[in-house]
Amino acid sequence: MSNHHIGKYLSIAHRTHTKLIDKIFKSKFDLNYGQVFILSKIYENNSINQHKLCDEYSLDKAGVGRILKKLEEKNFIKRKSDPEDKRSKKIYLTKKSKNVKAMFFKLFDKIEEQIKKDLSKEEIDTLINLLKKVQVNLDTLEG
Amino acid sequence: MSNHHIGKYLSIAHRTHTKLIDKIFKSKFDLNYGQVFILSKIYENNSINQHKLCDEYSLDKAGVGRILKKLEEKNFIKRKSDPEDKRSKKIYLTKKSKNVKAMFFKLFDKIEEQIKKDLSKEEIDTLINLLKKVQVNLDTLEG
DNA sequence: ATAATTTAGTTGATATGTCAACTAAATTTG
DNA sequence: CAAATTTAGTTGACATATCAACTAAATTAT
Repeated sequence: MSNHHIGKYLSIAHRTHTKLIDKIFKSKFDLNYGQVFILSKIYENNSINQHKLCDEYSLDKAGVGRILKKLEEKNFIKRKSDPEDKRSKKIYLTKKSKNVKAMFFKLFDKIEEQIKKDLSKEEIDTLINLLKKVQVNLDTLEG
Repeated sequence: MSNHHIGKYLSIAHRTHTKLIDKIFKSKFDLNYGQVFILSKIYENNSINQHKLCDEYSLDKAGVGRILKKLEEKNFIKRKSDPEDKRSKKIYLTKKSKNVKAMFFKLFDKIEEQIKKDLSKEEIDTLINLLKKVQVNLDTLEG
């Protein structure tokens, strides 16, 4: 089996995950995959700025900027220019997002539990380590 | 570490892979990630039809249809209505794509080798099995 | 046989994700 | 200190991915 294409399974697992989050969070919060992940990080780290979010998820700044714009339109966050570095924008939770935090993580953790349902702790660590290895391998191939 | 979010690593690894394929295949073939995966399957399975491709990668038929349209515009494939089932379209390689097949797989396999660079056969099997498990877990959660 | 349902594929709408070009602010360098 | 470079973020262009609504053909049920 080791001649199979890892990329294929990576892609399918990722999209299955995306679709489930989209489906579950759409009805309760009108949020989709990218918005959910970004918001979860802001919950953990109030007043984070945009480029830190890009680093966190290896995401392009243009995409992150647009997701934040959506989150702002939906009134989950506010962005304010950082007085100490006027290039930078800091991101803050709103009353609305603070109010739904517990419910948000209830769903978020439920999905994460489901992913890991029949995996042992060792398997989870193995999976994450192998995914990290794959990522490093890909990062080090010169095009 | 087992309290970490698998989804995050899944997403990062997937996008790192996507970006690398985009970069490498753009210059030599003017193909991107989705086109590369779809074309690789058509190489393996000349005269496949669209819904089989959707099944293969768990992709939405709309997306697959548009990728095939691109591949047809770029003259890598042709689509013909199946006389035995006029709803279905069968996909065929063109002279152009047949000519570049060896070169295509040289690159394709190079990337796959790179993904697996420092993984043992056991680790590769483990990774694929864990990714499949994760996918099944996600598929079985009702929204 | 005809009506109802399912299947294969397309199109429109909307969001993500990337790249490139851009603005503006901060930092480095000479 | 002034010029050059880097950094943070935005915008436009373009392809993917999904969903929903649609057409047309095939299948099934009555």
